[in-house]
Amino acid sequence: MILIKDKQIDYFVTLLHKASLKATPTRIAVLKVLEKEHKPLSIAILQKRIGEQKIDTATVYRMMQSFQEKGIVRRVDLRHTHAHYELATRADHHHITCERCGKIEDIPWCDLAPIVKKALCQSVTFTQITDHTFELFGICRSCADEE
Amino acid sequence: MILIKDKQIDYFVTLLHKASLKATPTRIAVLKVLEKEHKPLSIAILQKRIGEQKIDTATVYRMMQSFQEKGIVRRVDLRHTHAHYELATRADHHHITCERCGKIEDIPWCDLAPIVKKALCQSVTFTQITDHTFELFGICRSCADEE
DNA sequence: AAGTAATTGCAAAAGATTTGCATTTAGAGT
DNA sequence: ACTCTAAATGCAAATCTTTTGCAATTACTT
Repeated sequence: MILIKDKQIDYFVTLLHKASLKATPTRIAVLKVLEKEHKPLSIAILQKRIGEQKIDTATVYRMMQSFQEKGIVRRVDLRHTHAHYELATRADHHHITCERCGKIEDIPWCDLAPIVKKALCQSVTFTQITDHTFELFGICRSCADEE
Repeated sequence: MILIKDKQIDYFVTLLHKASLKATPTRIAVLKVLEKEHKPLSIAILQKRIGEQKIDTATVYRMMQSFQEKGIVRRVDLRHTHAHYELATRADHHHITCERCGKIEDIPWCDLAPIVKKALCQSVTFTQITDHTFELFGICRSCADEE
């Protein structure tokens, strides 16, 4: 019997093992969705997108927590009442969210390094900066047209 | 009888009236706390700080919502499980939050205008940007020393 | 192939935020 | 000052988001 290897799955398995996490089917499925959707997803949407193989909500929450600690996902605050998560394998980048319809557009770059550096230099209390958030909010073309 | 006018209260009353909001004692008390604490506060802390005159939680939530709509307060996401609010009368600025102890330091400036502009120019979907968030996270000196 | 610690599902709890409704109150108009 | 009305408040209950305890399952090490 010939086993056809799936490059993507291999990659996820390695990713998980490097992070000292077990490569379970559930986790692979979640990573696949995150990879495919390519944008910040809420826990609820994530759970829906998995499709057939139902995953308990608590499991997804725990997974996002461990993934975040290991740097596999990034938590994004889009001013909704709940958190969003996206794969952290991509380069640092940010988003513009439409205040009306919630549409998200990627900003595929991050020019914040000098600003972060300046903030650290001027800070009295902080010796290191480990992370930052930067999100834009606006009105998208189609929502603007609706008036 | 001589009434000693309170400049601060006068200011808050005007602020509220300009926003077409009634100047109730509750609202004045909340604004006083926000002014005094001078940093982003959670609903729970806000409620505690009011002291004597107890305010219902629902009232504070509704108040923050209307204040935000009128531009009196700004909502800040500090990666806690709940929102924080601060007076928006101050110039645009940001914060560094300690990932260990939650201490907040002000960054009293905002250099993001050119970056926001660049993002809007490059955007395909968005015609205007109305707001942005920028938060830093790090480890403060005293938490770093604890090791 | 067996053993163990990590992972999962389920149920329940805890925490954050919103809503409906009856009551009170600030501020406009008289 | 007095009246009136829409806005604001308190209370209770509902809803939504996230966390936790525990027993059963499973990936991976030896």
